[in-house]
Amino acid sequence: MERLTVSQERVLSFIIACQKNHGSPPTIREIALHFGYRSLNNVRQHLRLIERKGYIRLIQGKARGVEVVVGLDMDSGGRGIQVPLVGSVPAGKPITAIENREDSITLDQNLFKGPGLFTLRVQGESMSGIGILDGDIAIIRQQQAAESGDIVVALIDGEATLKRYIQQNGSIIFRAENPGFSDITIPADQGEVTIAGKLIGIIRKV
Amino acid sequence: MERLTVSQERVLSFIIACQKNHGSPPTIREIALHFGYRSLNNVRQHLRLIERKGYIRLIQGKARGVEVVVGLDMDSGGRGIQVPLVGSVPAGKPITAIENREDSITLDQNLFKGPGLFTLRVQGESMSGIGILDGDIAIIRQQQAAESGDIVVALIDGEATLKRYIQQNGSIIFRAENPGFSDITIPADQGEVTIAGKLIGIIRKV
DNA sequence: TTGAATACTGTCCATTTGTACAGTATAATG
DNA sequence: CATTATACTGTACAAATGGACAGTATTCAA
Repeated sequence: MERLTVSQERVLSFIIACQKNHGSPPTIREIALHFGYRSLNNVRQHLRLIERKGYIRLIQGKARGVEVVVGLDMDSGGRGIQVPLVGSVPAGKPITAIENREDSITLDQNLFKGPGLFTLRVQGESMSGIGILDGDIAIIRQQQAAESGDIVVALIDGEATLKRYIQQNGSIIFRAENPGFSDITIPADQGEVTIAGKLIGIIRKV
Repeated sequence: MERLTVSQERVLSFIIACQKNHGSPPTIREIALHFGYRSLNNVRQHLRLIERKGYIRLIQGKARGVEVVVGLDMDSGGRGIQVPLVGSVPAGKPITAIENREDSITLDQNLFKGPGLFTLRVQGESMSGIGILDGDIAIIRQQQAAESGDIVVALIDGEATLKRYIQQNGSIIFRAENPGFSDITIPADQGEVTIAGKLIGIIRKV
């Protein structure tokens, strides 16, 4: 994991201290006040960089919308990483802005390394051909681009679906791994293809 | 301490759950949304009463300004549970005594509750018909008995295999969920059937 | 019956808070 | 030297949020 700068580390440890002491992370203004920063954007910049390095997750538009993903002291007992379980993925918005987070799930961080992980409950049997069943929890790494053959979370008609992503002479095909479902083909000229992330694992409770 | 009403207790436990899952308490609107209340004032009323009974403290004017003073039961453990990943399952010995543990894996303890959990790497395609593939990590709860229909880790000829356990007029059938594999039938009189545990989940890394 | 406590709906407003935009400064790097 | 990443200042705005006011309904006990 990429290392934090001194300033960034100070900010992160203040966030962690706030959570310990008050049960909730600080606002941007509270951080600025604590360090004597006169600019909010300075704090935002720090938060963005800390997020990009995978230590925290920013939730767009929410008050105190920062979740600490990885503490400073590392291992700290659990070898687990907490990732959000989202109910659905609305189009357009980045994953970090998803409102309807139901819960969070602990993953083994040796198995699934961050940042940008989230989980999604699989609906339907469209991927049953490769052993992904209705009700499974899909583990997704957030990314916009994908390679042909990847299983991705695609936003089609504003709805999030798990499909195999295939590039074929310019067109893009979203293929369900189930004979009962047909391909969704996006012609080469038609631009709008949104990918929310790539499947990197699943969890099933039987 | 004065007791909470049913509605108040529901609200408080939601607040605690939010703090556990997201690291910050919910806003009034998030509480209202979660319970389907159409009035914010209703939630505020609840919060005021919960505060007056001493369970929480409200910080005026601050977003997510609620501190939980006293939890409902506060198990407060880490949300991860570590369970061994065993390479093979020798007959006779209890799982806790297994020598050849390769590694340990962190599970979400909300999803998979102990005790007696261990994990096993699935070898072969014998259960691919129900979405359990070669290389998957099977999550097993240690138990000797099983009900007909359970997926179990059975010790057959000293080898651990994942099979569906079926009781049929006295006989026991271990069935692979794959047309290419045939049943293993243990006649009624032949006693020696050892079950190491029951499948309660899987994890796959793609 | 009366009254108090609880459980709600609905609307409006002021504050808190996140976010965007427009900059400056410094250090490291090629 | 130009470029990039980081570390800041300062202003403005829209959304999120808490808080107040005005009600209604139900339960429960006096």
